[in-house]
Amino acid sequence: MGRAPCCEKMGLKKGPWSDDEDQILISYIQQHGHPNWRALPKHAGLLRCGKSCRLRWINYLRPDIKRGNFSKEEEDTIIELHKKLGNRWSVIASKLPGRTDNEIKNVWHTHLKKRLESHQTTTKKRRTKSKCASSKAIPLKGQVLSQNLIPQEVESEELDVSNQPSSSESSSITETTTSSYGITKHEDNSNDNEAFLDDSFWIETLSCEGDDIVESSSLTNVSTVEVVPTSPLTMIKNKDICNPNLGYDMDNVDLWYDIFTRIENLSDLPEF
DNA sequence: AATCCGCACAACCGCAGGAGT
DNA sequence: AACTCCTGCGGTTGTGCGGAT
Repeated sequence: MGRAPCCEKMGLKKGPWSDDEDQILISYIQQHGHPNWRALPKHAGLLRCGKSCRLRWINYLRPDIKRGNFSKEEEDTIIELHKKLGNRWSVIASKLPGRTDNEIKNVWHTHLKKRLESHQTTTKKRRTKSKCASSKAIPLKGQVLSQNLIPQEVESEELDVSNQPSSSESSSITETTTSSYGITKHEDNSNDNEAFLDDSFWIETLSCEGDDIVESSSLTNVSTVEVVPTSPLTMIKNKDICNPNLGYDMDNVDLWYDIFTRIENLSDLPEF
């Protein structure tokens, strides 16, 4: 399919954004939203391509972006989710309100991956060191090692997609973040189904693994993660999502969820 | 004090897929 | 059905900064 040319036109600026550009972008989006990223820079008077504007907004300028270091809980959550989902950063990001896929990806590559790798090597050393103790040293499926580190060897096999429906709160979390990219735009959450899936097998897998404090705390982190309202936008969103009067028929949701998951299980097993 | 090196993070690039015509 | 447009995603790169030498 024809791909839209991006940044090919001469005169489009690349590289780091200046404060002025940020301000222009912010004020434009606050006034007009971003119905069309491609046309946005032109209308806003920015010498950037739409893609660049979108990235800048989503990864940096959004009002509900949570800046700063990742907490221990967030890191654990990322590790756990990565173990189950692989490099699906956007899905992982949807579980961490205020965090972007780019940010999570960076954190993974700079911190967490190394943490896991270093742990793996130490584990392997231990395993080869004592043959007698090896059967005990090798972590069982789902068993959690010290220092909150999870062996990557069990990553793909453990992915259990034959899950049961999850609670409705999971989807709320997802929507909270995925739909938060726009100010005026209220997009349908096209990931709803996926979000259900992800949450459900997240919850189920963890509940199976839950004989460890760290694991269960990770579970708690995810399922009870609260969106800190950092902006009016976030507050509005939370209000919408959490409002019990919104009229969601949860039985119906579960029904449809069940149907979708069954279909998914039949035809679309994830590949890792 | 100067230089080097590694790390962290922002930004870019190319691809896939959905929506519209 | 075929095509274009647009968005979103994941991988990769570039750059600035801080610590080590």
